[in-house]
Amino acid sequence: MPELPEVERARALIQSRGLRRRIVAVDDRDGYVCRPHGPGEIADALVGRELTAAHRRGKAMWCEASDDGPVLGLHLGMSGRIVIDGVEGGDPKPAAAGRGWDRFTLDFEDGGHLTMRDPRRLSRVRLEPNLDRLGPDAARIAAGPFRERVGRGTGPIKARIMDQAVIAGVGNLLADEGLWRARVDPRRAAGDLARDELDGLRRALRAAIRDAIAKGGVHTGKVIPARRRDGSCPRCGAAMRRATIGGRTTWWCSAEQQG
DNA sequence: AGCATTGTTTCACA
DNA sequence: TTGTGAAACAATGC
Repeated sequence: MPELPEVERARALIQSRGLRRRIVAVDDRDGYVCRPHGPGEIADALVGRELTAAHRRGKAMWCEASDDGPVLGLHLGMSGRIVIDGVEGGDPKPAAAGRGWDRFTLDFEDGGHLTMRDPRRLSRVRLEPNLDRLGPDAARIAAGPFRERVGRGTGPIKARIMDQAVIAGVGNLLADEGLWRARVDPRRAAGDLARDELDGLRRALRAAIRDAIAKGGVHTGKVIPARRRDGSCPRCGAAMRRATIGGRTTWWCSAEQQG
């Protein structure tokens, strides 16, 4: 269930358990997850090397490796998780294993493994991933750049913060959570938000991200359980409203988030 | 059976 | 240029 917090947990897992282990074999046979690389191409680039660092911007992750070869890009997509030696990153709920959901695997010399486990196969593994179209990370962007990038345009604010080229890392659930915390109507035009509203939204998003990383993922958010029919606002009890905004199902408080 | 789904990319179109 | 909506991708769960 990867948005920025899950990806950060996966990155931390790789950093703590996946580095400095010699890669002796690579299973890159899933041509969809590894596209456009051909079978064996990623293996040839990685065998004999060791991962030396794990980085993240938004929902994109990449690993440096020893001996000056290409960088390994990992994107969890809609349902991907990183598993190392049976330990999962990203989500506290253990994924059902051993159902043929392991789409990409590094075998280490010490007998351990790093695996991309993904039921739906929308995750991606790439050499030298292109990150040019990714905006600043949503967890790290400063107030000034946030106001400048987010507070413009005629489209709805929710679509704006989910645009990975504007800021990187906010997905559908995190967007609803942040807008709810900031008491901002998701339908409002991004360019209409006042300076203090933009500052408040930035703080709300950062707090939501921080909490989600600590608790285990975006689904631990305060308003997430209210995103259902007959749901009510956890703060004021008013009915939650639902609509499609920015192409995604959106829920917000009918009383606190309007105008 | 039918609908929805946490992500990304592409395309037609206004 | 900016934005929108839909479709496609693959597969699962309710």
